[in-house]
Amino acid sequence: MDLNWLDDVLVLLEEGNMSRAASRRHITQPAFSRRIRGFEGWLGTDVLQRGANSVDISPALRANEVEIRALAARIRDLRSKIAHFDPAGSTVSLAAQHAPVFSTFPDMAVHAKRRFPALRFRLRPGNLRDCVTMFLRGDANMLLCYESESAGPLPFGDSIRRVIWGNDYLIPVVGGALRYAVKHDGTLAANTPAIVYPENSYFGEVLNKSERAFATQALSENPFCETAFSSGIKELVLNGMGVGWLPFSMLYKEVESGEVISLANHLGKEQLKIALYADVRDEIAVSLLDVWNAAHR
Amino acid sequence: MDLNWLDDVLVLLEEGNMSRAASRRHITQPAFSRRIRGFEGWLGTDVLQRGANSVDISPALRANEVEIRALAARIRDLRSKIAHFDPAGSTVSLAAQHAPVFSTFPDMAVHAKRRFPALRFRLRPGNLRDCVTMFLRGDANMLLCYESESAGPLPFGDSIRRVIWGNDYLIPVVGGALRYAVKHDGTLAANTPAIVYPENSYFGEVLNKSERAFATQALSENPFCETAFSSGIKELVLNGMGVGWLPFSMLYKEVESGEVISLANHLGKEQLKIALYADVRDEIAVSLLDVWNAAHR
DNA sequence: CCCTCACCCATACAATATGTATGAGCAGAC
DNA sequence: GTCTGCTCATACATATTGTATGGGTGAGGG
Repeated sequence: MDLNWLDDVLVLLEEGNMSRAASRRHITQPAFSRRIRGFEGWLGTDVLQRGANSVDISPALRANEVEIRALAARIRDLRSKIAHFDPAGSTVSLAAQHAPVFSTFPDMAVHAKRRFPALRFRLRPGNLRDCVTMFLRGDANMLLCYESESAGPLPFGDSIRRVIWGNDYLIPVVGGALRYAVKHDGTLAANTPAIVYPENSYFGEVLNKSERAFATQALSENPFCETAFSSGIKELVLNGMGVGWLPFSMLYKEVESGEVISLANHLGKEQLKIALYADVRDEIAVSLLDVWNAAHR
Repeated sequence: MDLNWLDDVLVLLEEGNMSRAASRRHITQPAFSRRIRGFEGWLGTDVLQRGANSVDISPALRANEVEIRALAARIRDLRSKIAHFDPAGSTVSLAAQHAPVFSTFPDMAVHAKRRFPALRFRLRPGNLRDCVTMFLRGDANMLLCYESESAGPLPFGDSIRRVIWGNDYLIPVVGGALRYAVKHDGTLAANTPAIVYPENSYFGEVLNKSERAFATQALSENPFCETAFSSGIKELVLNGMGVGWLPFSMLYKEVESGEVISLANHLGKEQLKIALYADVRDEIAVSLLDVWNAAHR
């Protein structure tokens, strides 16, 4: 039960040797060997490259040593938390894509604070997948994210409630010296450097689907930097490192001031909704959805 | 092994009834009951308040349902990660705290591009712990982060090389309407709202150690929002939601324009270094360290 | 080149853990 | 008052996991 297999694997990683690991675990080597085989059965893959009288630990297992340690620590924390339980405080944890944190959360925070003056927030930023994972796992009470018009709402079950806060759109922009590379007709050389989204990121998928130029590695002749971190993309764009696709709400001020130039007229734009999700069983979260829903009627 | 006990507990939480939970787990009710007793033995405390013919789940267990789900999910993730391990590609993956991405990475990117014109980057933003974890795990080739003067270099082994790119410092700032709440002598009411760092975040630890007012929940009378996401803090500060501590490099423009007011004269500032780390065995990463080291002599 | 040592796995059997079947006791609903 | 569904205890069956033993292998040292 509990930590056995995690401890087994950690000890194996430390010793690099079944016999010594078995000794550390206070069982015989054949018993330890059988445990590790059981672990491999559960994984569906081997973690040891076995010689006739030696074993090598696979890179996959070695690369995950930190994670395994973290898991073991977390399970110990869980035990402690249950054993020394103290009723929780009144903080709402919000998993949010980076971009909506900029444009929407301050306004939302104002509305929330009016209704629940003592309410506190914990912002958990991340890419969409990480945010959805945090939310579904219960690491966050609510989820704040963009939705493209083509994809529609996230496919949650009936126990998850959804509210729309507003609209936004993704536009291609350039800044710094690259502004002067834009031709009079609004076009740009195809080999202009681009700051691109990973194809498995949310914006990457949305823009790939619409085949937007400069959006991902596949759609760019010169993808200089790849990151899902839209704030970082904004900085690189402002510094003239390349073309980037960003939510308009993140840089409307810079567009207004001329610090960046929108290429939407030529390269198009991608419509987005800003959505909030919460579990219907979470009373505080549902109350907040109500507050934010009312604020946008 | 593995998830059994976590799944047992989750099913019990869902059903609230040993017999139904046992059925869900495809064992008989006495076997299930014995498992839960085993779990209680491991915890060292009971998680059920037992009646003659019913059980009530303890608040301690119920309050931790989210954490137990998260653990179960994380163990599944671990399994998947080990089973589908893929060595890193030919792009340099850089784990970076959010803040240095703004101030330093564009300059660094220029220098890197001069030396290796075809080089590509993958930015992996996160808090310091997550970045260190990514780096040590091999999910990132390099680590870009702040170091406080009091803490010094991260305690890596001999196989990790370190280079300093530059200096920065954390300052307390206000924006929006809160600028007018600052008194003539530069002080602010102690119950002014604050956007605070988690105490286990990097900046949280640095600022806690120096006991900087408004920096963490412990050091604030009115901690309105807690997040480790410095870009988000900046947005909230700009919107006047509260006092925030931020690296000067992130908002020197706004300080110059008056959009935010620095309270460093009264509340102090925290000196930081900007450091880069790479594994000595990673040739491309070490070459980049050389490039960046040379750029700052 | 040979021997020794340490290592890993297979196998058989022992010990322990965990399952089922059954029944007692209890409390709520009708 | 009776019935139903629930929980726990107990006895026994089955599965899991431990030890003991031995075979095979390869590296290192003489």
